[in-house]
Amino acid sequence: MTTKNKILDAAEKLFADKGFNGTSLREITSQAEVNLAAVNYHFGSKKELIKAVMSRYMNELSPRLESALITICNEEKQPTLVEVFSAFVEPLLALNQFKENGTSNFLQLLGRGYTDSQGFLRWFLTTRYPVVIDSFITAVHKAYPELSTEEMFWRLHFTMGTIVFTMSSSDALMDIAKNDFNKNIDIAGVIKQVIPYVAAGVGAPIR
Amino acid sequence: MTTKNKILDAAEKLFADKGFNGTSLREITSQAEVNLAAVNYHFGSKKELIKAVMSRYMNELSPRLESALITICNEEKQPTLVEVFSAFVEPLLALNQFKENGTSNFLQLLGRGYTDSQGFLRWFLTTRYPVVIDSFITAVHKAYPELSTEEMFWRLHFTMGTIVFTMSSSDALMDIAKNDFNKNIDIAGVIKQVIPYVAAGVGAPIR
DNA sequence: GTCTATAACTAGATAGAC
DNA sequence: GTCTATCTAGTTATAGAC
Repeated sequence: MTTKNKILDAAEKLFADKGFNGTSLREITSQAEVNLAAVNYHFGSKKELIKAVMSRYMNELSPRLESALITICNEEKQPTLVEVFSAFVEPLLALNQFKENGTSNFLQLLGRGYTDSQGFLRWFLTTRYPVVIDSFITAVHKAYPELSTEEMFWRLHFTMGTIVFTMSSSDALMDIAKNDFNKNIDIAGVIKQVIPYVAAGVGAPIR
Repeated sequence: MTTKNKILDAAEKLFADKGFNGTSLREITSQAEVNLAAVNYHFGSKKELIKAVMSRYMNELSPRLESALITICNEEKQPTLVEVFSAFVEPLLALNQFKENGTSNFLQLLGRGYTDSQGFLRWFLTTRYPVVIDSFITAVHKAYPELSTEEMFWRLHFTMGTIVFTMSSSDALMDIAKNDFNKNIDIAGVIKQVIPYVAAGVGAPIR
């Protein structure tokens, strides 16, 4: 367990819980039980630490996700939208083997990245991992060819919002589900709930 | 134009753009061209200022929204989900007469309230304006009675996410729509795009 | 590589003159 | 009600000893 990894692990959890702006380097280093100066020694700045936390997950996720989406694009038969969105499930859940609570942490971080930090993380991710996005769009087009590029643009952004918002408040939602419905739902359960929703949304009839 | 209102107007725009955490009282008071101490004199604290900004909009919105939803609940015929969600359109757009860019600002603030501020704003809004939420749930239940309370809970949160995320990034989305599709879409246009999406999502078949 | 100490700065809040 | 000046506590980042 190197200092660098101790910092990454502590930062990841704190960022997911309280956002990037809401988490100080002091909290991170005291949680990680390392010296305050270690962050700047190993990463240079807080911004670079944020990128490092996200990259660790993206490098794990993106090959699996790309391959799942490209498989769908290359199949002969037309996929359903539910099948396209289901392609995300296995790669996302694989993050739990990579790291405890990996799926949940990653999706929460993604949500933070879209609302904190005035979009710098969004820019970082879309320019650094474009193949994931392109193959996803191709897969959706194959499932619903009548959808124009413009309609698809809107609906995919709506979908991103659904996912990202749900995940950044997933702890609260799971608590409520436990209290109100006496259901112990985990992150996999939330993902399974959201797929029919976004698939129906993207597949809504064109006005 | 009182000092209090100058502060509210400046705070509203800055909070919407950069989040509650990301905006300092110094930025607000210099934007409003009032003294730094004025915020604490008039509102007591930053937290109270945030509440005041949100309340100004909620007090304008909630009577119209309640009445539109209650009308749907009292009608004899079964409404469609598109009709239920369309009940939000007129009250939301009326915020533009109340204040320039009112609709857009309010929805962006709502988005911030769900991700910044560790949920204190969510608690504030749900406890302070429960009738809106109750009548909305009743209307959705009338449109889709087969949906269990639990399924509805999830799908309404997904919907909240769709709206809130879309609106907090609506400036960026409208820019992209203009560049890529040469369409000048405004906030009313975005709302009209999102309604079929969320209606289809909430109305998705039960697994 | 890791530590202490501290620089340089920003935050929200307040006391007290006017 | 409005101002200046200031307090206290927090932030990121760095210099320099070990």
